Amino acid sequence: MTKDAEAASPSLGPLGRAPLSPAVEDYLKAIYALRSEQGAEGVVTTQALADSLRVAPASATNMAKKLASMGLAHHTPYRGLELSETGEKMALEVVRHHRIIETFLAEVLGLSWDKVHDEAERWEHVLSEEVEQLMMDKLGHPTRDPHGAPIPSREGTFPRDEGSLCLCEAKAGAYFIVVQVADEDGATLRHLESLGVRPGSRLFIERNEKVEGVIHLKSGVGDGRVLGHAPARGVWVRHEDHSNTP
Amino acid sequence: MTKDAEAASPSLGPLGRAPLSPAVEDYLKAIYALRSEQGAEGVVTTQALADSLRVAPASATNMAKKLASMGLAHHTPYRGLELSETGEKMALEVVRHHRIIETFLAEVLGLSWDKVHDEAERWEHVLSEEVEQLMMDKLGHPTRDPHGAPIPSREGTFPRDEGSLCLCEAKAGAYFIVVQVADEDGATLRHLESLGVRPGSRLFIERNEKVEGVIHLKSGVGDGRVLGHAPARGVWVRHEDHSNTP
DNA sequence: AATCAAGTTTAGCCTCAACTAAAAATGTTT
DNA sequence: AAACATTTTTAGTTGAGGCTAAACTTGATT
Ligand SMILES: [Mn+2]
Ligand SMILES: [Mn+2]
Ligand SMILES: [Mn+2]
Ligand SMILES: [Mn+2]
Repeated sequence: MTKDAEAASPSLGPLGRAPLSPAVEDYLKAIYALRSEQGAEGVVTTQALADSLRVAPASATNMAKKLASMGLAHHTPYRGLELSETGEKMALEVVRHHRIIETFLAEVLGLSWDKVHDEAERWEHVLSEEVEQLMMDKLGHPTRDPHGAPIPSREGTFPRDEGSLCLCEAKAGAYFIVVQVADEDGATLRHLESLGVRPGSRLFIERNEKVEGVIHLKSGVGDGRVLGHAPARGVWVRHEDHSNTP
Repeated sequence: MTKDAEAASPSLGPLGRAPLSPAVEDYLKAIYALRSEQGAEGVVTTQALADSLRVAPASATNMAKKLASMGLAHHTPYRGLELSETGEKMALEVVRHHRIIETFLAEVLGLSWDKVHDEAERWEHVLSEEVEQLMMDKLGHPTRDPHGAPIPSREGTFPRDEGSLCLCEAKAGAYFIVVQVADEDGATLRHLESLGVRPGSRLFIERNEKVEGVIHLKSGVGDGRVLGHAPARGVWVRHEDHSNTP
């Protein structure tokens, strides 16, 4: 006889797990993103979660307990929380959805890169696995979204950007290639675009003094331009001659 | 001085109206559909609504009062409810979303016509007006969805199918063109497809006796086939020589 | 060791959209 | 006119996911 866990509830997903609510999915994604930002070290505090999701700290604590009870995260009271193995798997599934949708909106529908994030933020919760697959086929299985973020495989693996650093820390007098750009703020994206800063762009850093809070750079577009450290914090670059230049 | 109702809340939609919840949108759509089914006459009962949405009657009554309080419907207790002018406008907007999404899923992504409905049922609540427009552009502004249902214009107008009748009432010995097929039940759609019954199909009715509960018909596909009255109830046809045959 | 600020959790409340069970209205049949 | 079955509404509950205000931990500072 076979395990018939599938027959237990009529509303189980295609893989036997109950579908997660949009709120749960957003929390998982946020935990995953915050841990990544911190360089994969340590746990995520409820405070950081609350800030990230623009929610009261108490709400984050509530959800932390819920995630723990669902086996999606480990919660040490007053310390923080960390995704469980299945929690990370689910988080990556949401991230995958999000990035495939962003790419699809940009490539197939021509939606500008500063608008795809907000739309994907909602679509990610309603996309079936089958349509996800169809989107991927249509797109030719890209590995990065319009902001340069890697699209996790269905198994949850994706290339780490090893040698990348924040644009704010790029030393002057050298060329850098833009790897990835933070996608949450549309206004910043529109500004970066006007400066010619997008994934793949080649930048020459003319000047970058921390005290000035400003980076002087040259891209293909126009002549020298100036960018504040705040928006630069969302831009990751790598040294031009790190490996692949064909 | 001008009405500054817009400044009242930060979370108003692009047109000054607050966004409707998925539940409200589904109720509006159901009311609209039920009234259409009845031939545009009379009001919709809470019972019919409850059946249609698979919800307890009390839930439908609750929502009826809510819709009335929002000015989207008129509710006469113990009698039924009817969409207001703005309610109908909003209902048509949801229907437009739904049918554009269905068409997009079928045409652009190649999702089969028996699966597009369920997916669209969820997407319709998260689609922005801008992306709706981009989908329409990509599709070349079709007027019907994959099941033959007309796509309302942004203004809420669409062609009425005047001379159409239910396949169950098609008289034997004549040719009919399939106009539209009910899209809710995937299994029925798959069966109809195997019979060659889809919008635009030309059918010859060989025999149709009510007592038998069965229709004998011929389509382009295979030779004579038989269809029960139950699935036939979801198929609308028109006489072949009613106007346009090029 | 005691105090204090910052961060976290608890307690209690709210809205939405569902539910069940009981009460009320309606329309039909005697 | 009265009784009855059906439909609809009311009343009270539930669960998810927010909120505020108060209480509690924690780690740093006196
Ligand atoms: Mn989201
Ligand atoms: Mn992105
Ligand atoms: Mn829906
Ligand atoms: Mn349809």
